[in-house]
Amino acid sequence: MSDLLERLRGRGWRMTSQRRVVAEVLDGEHVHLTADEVHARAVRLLPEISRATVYNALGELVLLGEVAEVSTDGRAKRYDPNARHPHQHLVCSGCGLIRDVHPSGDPLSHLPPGERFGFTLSGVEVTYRGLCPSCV
Amino acid sequence: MSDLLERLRGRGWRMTSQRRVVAEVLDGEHVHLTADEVHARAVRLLPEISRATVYNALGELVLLGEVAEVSTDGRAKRYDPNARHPHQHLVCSGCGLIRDVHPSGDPLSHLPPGERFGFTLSGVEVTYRGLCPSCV
DNA sequence: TCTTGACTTGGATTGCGTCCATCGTAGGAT
DNA sequence: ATCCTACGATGGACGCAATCCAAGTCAAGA
Repeated sequence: MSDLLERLRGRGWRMTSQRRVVAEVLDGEHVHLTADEVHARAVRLLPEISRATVYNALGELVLLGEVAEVSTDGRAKRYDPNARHPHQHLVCSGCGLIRDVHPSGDPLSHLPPGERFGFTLSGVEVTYRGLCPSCV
Repeated sequence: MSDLLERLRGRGWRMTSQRRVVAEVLDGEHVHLTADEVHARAVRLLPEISRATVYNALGELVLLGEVAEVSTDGRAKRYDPNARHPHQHLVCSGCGLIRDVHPSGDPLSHLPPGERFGFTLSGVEVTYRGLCPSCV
């Protein structure tokens, strides 16, 4: 377990048993869970936790920058606990498998000044698509 | 008006009055409409057209490669009639404005071999985020 | 220990999209 | 020009993901 809980406490996040289990579910994981999957795992640790609470906690973790929202398939959003380490995603068009990847260079730098239209850039999301080895 | 209707006919797309108005709505536009917005505009040209038909036609245009699906906000998908010209998107975090942009170089080439995990890459989507001039 | 404002609950509600049985029609065949 | 029939359109029901809300509960500072 990392120091996610410590960081949250230190930032004044009011700690409840529900928020603790949501954070714990995400902390150990290196996968990309949907809100329902997070809820299912949280229920194992705290049977009475509600869906709404899981949504609330996830939304706050996103605002705090501890978790990233990933929507790669137009269906349920997924939650990526690796938000503190910048990365992009590689998604299998066959089975939906998601891998964290690290492109070379800074993706932001590839948008020429003439293509910025006066915007103040704050970030960039890159989704590579393809077929994983199992899907040929 | 471009030759979208001609291309569709040439590819054996059965032409109905409903499909024609959906194609016409998209053809003149350089914006990124939701399915509901496409339906609203189609209704002006053909009052009795149904939402299901608009969804069907949009789905087929996507499969034909004439229109691209864009989901930049986790809400309704948007339909981009500029699919035949490769491009990426720049999205304003304030007002949701979407602009087509053209990064330098091929985004696919920025994923090193060691980060491809045996995938056969087929494409990449890049979404730049920032604030447009109106949103400061 | 007390107090209070923040958090949780779960059922209702919304938003977006899909499904399906039935009706209508485009376009080839005659 | 007319007929056929397979493909498309219809719209209401349905499903999933997510949010809302009013009432109950509780963490943490005083």
